[in-house]
Amino acid sequence: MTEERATQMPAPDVLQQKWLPVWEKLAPFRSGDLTDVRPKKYVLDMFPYPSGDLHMGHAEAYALGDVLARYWVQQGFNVLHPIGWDSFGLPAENAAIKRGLNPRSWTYENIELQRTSMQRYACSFDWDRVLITSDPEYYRWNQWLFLKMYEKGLAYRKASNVNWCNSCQTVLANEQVVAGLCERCDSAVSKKKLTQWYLKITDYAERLLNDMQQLEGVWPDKVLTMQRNWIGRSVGAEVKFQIEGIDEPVVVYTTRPDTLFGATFFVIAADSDLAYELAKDSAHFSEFEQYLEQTKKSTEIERLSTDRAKTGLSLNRFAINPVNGERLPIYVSDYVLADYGTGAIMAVPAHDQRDLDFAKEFKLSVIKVVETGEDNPAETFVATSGDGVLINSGMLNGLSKDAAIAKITEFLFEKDLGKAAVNYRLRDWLISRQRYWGTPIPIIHCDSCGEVPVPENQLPVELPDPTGLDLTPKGASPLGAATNWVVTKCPKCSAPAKRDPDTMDTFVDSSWYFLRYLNPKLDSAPFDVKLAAEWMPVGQYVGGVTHAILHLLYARFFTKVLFDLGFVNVTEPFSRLLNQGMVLMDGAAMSKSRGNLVRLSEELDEHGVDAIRMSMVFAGPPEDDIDWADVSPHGSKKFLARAWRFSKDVTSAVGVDAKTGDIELRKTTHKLINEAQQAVETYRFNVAVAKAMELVNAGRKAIDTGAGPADPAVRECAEATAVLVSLFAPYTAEEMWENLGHQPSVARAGWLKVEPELLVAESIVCVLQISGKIKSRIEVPIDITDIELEQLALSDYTMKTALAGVEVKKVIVRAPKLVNVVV
RNA sequence: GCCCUCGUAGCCCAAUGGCAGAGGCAAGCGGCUUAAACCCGCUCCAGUAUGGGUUCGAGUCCCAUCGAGGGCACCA
Repeated sequence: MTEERATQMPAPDVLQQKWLPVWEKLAPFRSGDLTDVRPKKYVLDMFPYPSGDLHMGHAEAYALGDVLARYWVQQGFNVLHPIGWDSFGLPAENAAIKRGLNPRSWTYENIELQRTSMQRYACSFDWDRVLITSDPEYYRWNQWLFLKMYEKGLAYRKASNVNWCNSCQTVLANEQVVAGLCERCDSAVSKKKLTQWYLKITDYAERLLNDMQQLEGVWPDKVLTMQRNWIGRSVGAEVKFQIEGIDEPVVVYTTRPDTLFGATFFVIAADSDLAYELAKDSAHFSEFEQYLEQTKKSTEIERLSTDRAKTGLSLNRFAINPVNGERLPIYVSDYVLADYGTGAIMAVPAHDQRDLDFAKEFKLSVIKVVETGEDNPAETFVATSGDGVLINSGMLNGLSKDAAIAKITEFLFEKDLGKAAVNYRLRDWLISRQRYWGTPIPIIHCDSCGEVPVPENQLPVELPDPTGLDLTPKGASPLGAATNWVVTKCPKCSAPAKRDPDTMDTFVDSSWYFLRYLNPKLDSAPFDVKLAAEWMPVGQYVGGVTHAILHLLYARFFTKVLFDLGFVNVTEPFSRLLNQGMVLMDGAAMSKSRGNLVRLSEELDEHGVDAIRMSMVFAGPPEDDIDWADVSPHGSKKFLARAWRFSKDVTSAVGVDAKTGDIELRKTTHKLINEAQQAVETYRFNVAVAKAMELVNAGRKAIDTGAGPADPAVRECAEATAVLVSLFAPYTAEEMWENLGHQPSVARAGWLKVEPELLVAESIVCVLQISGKIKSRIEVPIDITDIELEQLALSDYTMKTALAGVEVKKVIVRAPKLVNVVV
């Protein structure tokens, strides 16, 4: 009984008590030593929201990030692998309101909880670099960067119809509206005309698009596609239309200038300024106002539903088609968007389904100008959008679509009636929020001076104590009620003035945090420009695909702005991106209400950190979702115990020369380590784990029935295994390393240097085929020539018999692996 | 509706166009044990969703169909 115990791996809680203090003391992942000569590599995990303790999703993400971080350390790199907390934002604030607590204390308690869990989970973070975005030392620099953008005209305020979440009582960025619903609370989003702060991301649309070429192949295609869709570049033309009774022409944007002769009416977005101007003096003004009211009230969901009949209102006014002088009746409608293009369109019902739907509703004429060979849209009410021959189009008749676009664009330009134009779906980024728990916008509103930036030396503008403030969402920022805080002096004229009461979208915080990690305590600048030059770009970013658009687009935008400001010398922040999948249970996302929640802490208590980490990594490719029902932590545990016993059974002394060991085992070890290396570098971590299992199997066999426990090759195999295992199971690996007589930590032991000469076998089994069917196998030297191999193959007994009397058409030889005789 | 990805053993998953199995789970048999669990050893299991095509040779490349997942969808 006691004997058995001695050969058992210690229990998980014993391992924790033993190793956590050792790791804290040795800090194997400290990366800030200026004299460190190792080459640098920046591995970054997306930082968490402190909304409670870590859950299964965190466990997977951090296990995967750790494989990469620990791997590169073993390969001799100085790896920067930091962690922090994205601690501002609505979840924290809502939770705080619900529990009647200060968002601050609630947030920081959760941070401590998560920090402890991460340490227990053996995350290889550099704990010297922790940052917390709700610290004034951090958000001060949000404000500083905001002011830099303000100086450049990249931060500005405008009145516009914005997305409004009635439940969160705040505005939302376009990116936070998903299918017409609020990303956070899933309630319907409506429009509200408000004056808000924006960042001019549209100035960077072209660069955000073009620079994706650098990311091709190193970011998941899926993410690149989503970003391209989001930016939504389109090419077309702007066309000037005169409106009867108005001097200034109205410009419309179209991607189909070739169909200009087919325009039969004209539509203006109901909520645009132009619509108001035109309706103002008309007899239809009250109807217009009614329609406008209705438009604004309708939620995004209703507006987007495609099966809804088109609505609108005739203004009884006319636009003149510049190419043929036709009078086009002007309508207002909500199917035209005020903030895309110019908010007005020429309607070509024959070749645009939306226009056709509207024409059908209002009995407007349909003129076909592109003959595509399909049925007439005027009869079928199915618009044709493909290529064809232009008809009914004057000078364009007979041309193809592309030729017509080129010709008409040139014509319009020459006559000063329009020009080629590019448009983007991307809108400017709305960053002001009417909530407390965020970065105050560093602007002071003065009656005589207007918007005045807070002077740099007065930063940070700290959040006031929330005691006594009503944080419940009311549609206006709670900060507005903090009189002592709001009322201040104008920095310019010293007159009484008011602080801007809004706070910033938390995506501002996460748009540059990767730079702050380089020196999170720096108090003279947001980040150290010199360190940025050394460490950037992030070599490996790991996080969920949920941030495919929002966070990654914003971070790319900020990086380009910082590049333009001369603060960084890279234009893209993240050179490689890995999106991990989700952890599911029985095919569905885990949730308490669904009753399929698996608690991380319970799993860790039951199976230990190592078994859980290994299960996460081994379950499948990292991008795939893991179904916890398919995962066997018990299996992982068994393997780890086996690996541990392997290390325990090695009897040779530390430092024996592996070269004197069993050559076959050495070959196996080097081959497997080489394969594991390839697997890790191509994100096939599950395969790398399988290689570790093979190593243990090989080692076990060598000890029991082969070279024996004292053979130096067995030690080499065990040590290489310990290092490989350290990527997935740090505690077990540390024990193995100790069993093998080494000082901690195995984390810095170093990857086995693969000897190329051990990778090449002297002989190999060659497959002999007849017409693609395997007939025989022969063992041949690795360096056999094609000619030699062919002769050998044809003289093989089985082959000879099989080929007797048949005509050989061709012999394919792929030395040394295969010969195929075609008959 | 449009675009992308993926269908391999009972299950999770491997396989530079060249022997379908690396590894694991589950199952079965044997050993250890008073017994059970643990542990150790061995074994079983698919011709790769379907139908065509390219090739000396296809899980891998191409086309179509079916199925699953994801993205986009009044952006003129």
